Amino acid sequence: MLTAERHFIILQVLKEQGNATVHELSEVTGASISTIRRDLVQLEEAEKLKRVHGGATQYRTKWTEPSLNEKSSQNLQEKTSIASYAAGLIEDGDCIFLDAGTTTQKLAEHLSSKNLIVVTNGYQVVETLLDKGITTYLVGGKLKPITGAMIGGKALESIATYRFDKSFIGINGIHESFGYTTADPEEAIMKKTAIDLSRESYVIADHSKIGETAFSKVADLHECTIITSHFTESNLTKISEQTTIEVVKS
Amino acid sequence: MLTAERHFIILQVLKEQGNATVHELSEVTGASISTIRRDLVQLEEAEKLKRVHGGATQYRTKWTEPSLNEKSSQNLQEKTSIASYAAGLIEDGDCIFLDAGTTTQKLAEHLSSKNLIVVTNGYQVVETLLDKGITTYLVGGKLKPITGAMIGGKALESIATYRFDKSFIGINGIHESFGYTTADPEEAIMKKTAIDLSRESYVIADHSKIGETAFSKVADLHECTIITSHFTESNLTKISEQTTIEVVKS
DNA sequence: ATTTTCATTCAAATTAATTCAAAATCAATC
DNA sequence: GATTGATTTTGAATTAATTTGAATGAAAAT
Repeated sequence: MLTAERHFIILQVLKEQGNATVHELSEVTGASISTIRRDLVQLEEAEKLKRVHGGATQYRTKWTEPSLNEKSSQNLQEKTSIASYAAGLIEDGDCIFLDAGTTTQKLAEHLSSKNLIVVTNGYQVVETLLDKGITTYLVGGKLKPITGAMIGGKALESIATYRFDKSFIGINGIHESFGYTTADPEEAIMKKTAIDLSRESYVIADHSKIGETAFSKVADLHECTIITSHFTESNLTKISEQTTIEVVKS
Repeated sequence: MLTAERHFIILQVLKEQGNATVHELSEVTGASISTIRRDLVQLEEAEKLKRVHGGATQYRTKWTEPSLNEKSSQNLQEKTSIASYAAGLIEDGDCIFLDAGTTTQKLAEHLSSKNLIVVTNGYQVVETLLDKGITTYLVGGKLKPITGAMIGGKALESIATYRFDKSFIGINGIHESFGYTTADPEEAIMKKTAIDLSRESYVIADHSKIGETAFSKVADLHECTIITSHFTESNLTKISEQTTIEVVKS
């Protein structure tokens, strides 16, 4: 077996399981313990994985690291099913906008590599998209430190040069009278611009955002279709008078 | 069997499997081991495949990706010391451009969080910069899958809206008469544009790039200062007639 | 304290580069 | 069309380099 082949298998296993013991890898590849160790040394030098006592783990970046909130498996499953549903709306040949954020990152993972053009303002989703071989454009501009979203005047100029078939927007609050809201005013403008540039716009948000409001108004309810999971009847009726809601069962 | 025919079969096998051993290829083609080796040497020179110990792999795919082991630890250390030196050139209040690439990524790691504005076209360096709390702007545009660099018309428009005090460019070849060269024409234009927009430009490259040439011309030698590590006298004299060279001891 | 894992070393095995003679291909002439 | 000599290609043999797996004692985990 070629060295490159072993390295590939090792990384493959890590991608699937997140970690692996030296013995596991030895069995999977058929190579000896010594050889696996040498491979791990090389791959660590190339910064492809992190070596730990007994084996190796994935090199986790800040963005791939699941936050405490995400780790709550209920919330995660909810996001995943919402993302999966949203991905189903995308058709071959579409040109779509993907907002920055964890929910949209999940959506990126569910995209099949169709004939697709994706424009995004969140650099975290980029890696996922490139892995899938999807044509990706990144909006330029100033980077907001915490979320890694592109904001500011340059970003607005940059996004204005595109037109989208569909846009998928993450949001912090959905309220019957205050509409869609988010924390950062600069992000809000970006989201609003993306919505205006789109033929169809979808807001994706888990049920906890329903009825909430945040600091900055993004748009009125009727401007987007809401994709969310199970929520209470009382909320549903008031909001559904103003726009379409797609409820995903999680 | 014709040589061209063997070459075709070899590439065919690689396309199907991603990699192949010398013995495999010998069996498939019916040629001797020696002949296959000679074929592989030729095909590697033509950049049709990548030779590895025991056989060969495809150039682009994920097989070769882990074998970024071209970046052996020695090379890595060299890059680190070059990056460290380059970081020392940056002054408080500077507005700098950081090219995409592994060397510039190392440079990002060595930046101290001064009062600094960084513009980059490589999305991999972004995370490092944000971690350090450095104000970061990302050039917009189409993402090149393999390197993760921003390229294309949008990227050029985007970068043209900035002006830099200093730019740091990664390069594949530095040659006394062909100047600075890199593999991808679209990346070459980006690099050239960044150089033109800068008050001072620095090319950072380890010694292996000296005397080499790649497909696309970026700029003439005199347009940038070269930052590199130890290299032979003969190369030094011819190139140093045309531009400044900063030699870093690794 | 015991077991597991790690780094280092070393010999065996595999693979690569080099050299050389035979075979094949080619060119020009008879 | 065959013959000869030059050139190229090929396969085998030799030597050099690399990779591999096991063995050892040190370090770490239980």
